[in-house]
Amino acid sequence: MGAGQRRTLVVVETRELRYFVAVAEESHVGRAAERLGMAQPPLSRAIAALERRLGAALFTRTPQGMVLTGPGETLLREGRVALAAIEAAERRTRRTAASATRASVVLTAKAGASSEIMAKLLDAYAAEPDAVDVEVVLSPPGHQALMLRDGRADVAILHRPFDDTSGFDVDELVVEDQVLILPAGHPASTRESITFDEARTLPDLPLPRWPHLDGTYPDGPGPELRDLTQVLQLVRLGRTALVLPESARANLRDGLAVVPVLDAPRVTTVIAWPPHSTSVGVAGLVRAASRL
Amino acid sequence: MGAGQRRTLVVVETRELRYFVAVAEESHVGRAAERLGMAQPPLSRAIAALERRLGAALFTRTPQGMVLTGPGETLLREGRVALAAIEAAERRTRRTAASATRASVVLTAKAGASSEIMAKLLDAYAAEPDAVDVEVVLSPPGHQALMLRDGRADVAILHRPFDDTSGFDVDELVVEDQVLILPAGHPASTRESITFDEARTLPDLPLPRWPHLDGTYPDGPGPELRDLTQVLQLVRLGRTALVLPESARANLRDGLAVVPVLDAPRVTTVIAWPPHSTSVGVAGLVRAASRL
DNA sequence: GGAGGCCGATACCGCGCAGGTATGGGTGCA
DNA sequence: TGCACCCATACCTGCGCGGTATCGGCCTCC
Repeated sequence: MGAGQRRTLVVVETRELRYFVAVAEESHVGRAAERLGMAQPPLSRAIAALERRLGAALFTRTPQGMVLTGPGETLLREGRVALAAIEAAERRTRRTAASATRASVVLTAKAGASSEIMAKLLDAYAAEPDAVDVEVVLSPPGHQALMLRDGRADVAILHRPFDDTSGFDVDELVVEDQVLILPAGHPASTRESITFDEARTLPDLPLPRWPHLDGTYPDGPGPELRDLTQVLQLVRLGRTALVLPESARANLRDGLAVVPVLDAPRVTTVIAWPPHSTSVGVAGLVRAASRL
Repeated sequence: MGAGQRRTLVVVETRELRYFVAVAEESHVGRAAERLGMAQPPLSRAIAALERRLGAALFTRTPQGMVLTGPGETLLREGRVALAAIEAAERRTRRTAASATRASVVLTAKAGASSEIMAKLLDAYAAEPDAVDVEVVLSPPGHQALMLRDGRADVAILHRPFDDTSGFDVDELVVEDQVLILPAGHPASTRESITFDEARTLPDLPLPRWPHLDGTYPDGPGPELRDLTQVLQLVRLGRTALVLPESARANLRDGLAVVPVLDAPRVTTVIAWPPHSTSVGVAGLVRAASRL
């Protein structure tokens, strides 16, 4: 008896997990099979086998397709985490192998945000004697945490409460209030402060729509938010208004007014990294960040 | 183009990961094969295939066996996390299926510690109107976090800095100083306080040895710590001394003296649970804990 | 009410690959 | 130098994954 007598048997292969997630996301075996580049029958069988092995019905079959059961919901949520973990393991292994030649670290941040912080951080870190190359990857809002989870990035600049930092080690960098940015001449632009509800219901100034994680946009009146400077231009034109962390003030030009939003959640900018990271680059960046 | 065009291909199957971990832990293909219940050649081939697919040498072959390379270390660390995640996904799926009949929640804690807290917590939770059954699993020191990671438990009572809480959501319950517990008549028993170094080097009072995670014990002079009351008996007999959180005072009987240890790390008792848990039982326990 | 369309499930088949046995090649040690 | 102990290679076999063809249930729409 060494150290491995207990064995509740990990029987699920990653291939099966991928199949399951695909079917769950499509709610449709045929479409899922197409997405996976395979035929429908083997996929049906694989799902059935998985259900048999887990001893749980993962889907209820309806004439319209497959709908998740309770256990299915659980497996979808946990299975995505597990798949991301495997993906991360692969990627980090490959990167460790590659970095044998030249160490480097991948930092991800939201495009066009926190540029102040980023510049200071990168400068501070670059000044360290044993600094490695930092590859900065700007990605669409909300994708930073995902990239950290699946190993595409080693460190990330995240913003609570918008980003989900659970499962990461974090250091807080800045805490900010949020402000409403609106056209200079607007009636509300002279107010001392405003509530979020008021800001959201300003006549003729619908807030822009932020994209979902998959790149689609919710329905609504406001413009689709793609590029921050473009949207600021729209604000100047009196077409929309914007709620942003107050550090955004630094980048504003004329034609815009700023009003503090009293009840908006405070935004905390954090630097986040996967627990147990052994990268010297990550450690150095975090150290540099904590000295900012 | 829906939401799944990028695909850096998750190619590693859990079977391969299990194989790799086994070989890495044994540093020996033959022994690993035995442990896995298979022959040596297929295992050799599987490892080679994995290395080829990852494009990285995971081991260097020596006449004495297999030793991990840098990328191998990475894959071992990350792979263990990934395997635990898959195991957790399976177990929680099975449990969700089972709990369709009667909801329950598994709470794990260190045997014989925090009993005060535990009792209060369970009482407080049981008093709630929609409380579900709580299955309490006492496990050896250090195993609580593992059980939480691989899904054997839904909530855990952990102790920082001893337990690794990274990756979990936590609520702090108590912060305590630590005290030295020694025989009543001992010369040091009348001191106002003591340092950890002094406590560790008391003549004729070697501190007990705590088991590793695999159940083995480090070499050294002190007794092997198995059962707390047994060790306390040894303390009474003047054979050992013990550093414990001060809440342990409540359980002490005669024949023992207590001296505060000045520079020992403060112990924080926390309740921890996996992020994104959807269990109503977990939510209830956490709520109850925060009201203690 | 029956025909057709759209589901997923089943039947059947072939091939690839995981896993087995036997053996080779390299290294350290008596 | 021979042996013991590693891991790798060669070769074979059987299982299971994935393919095509088809079935059975349900809804829709003439």
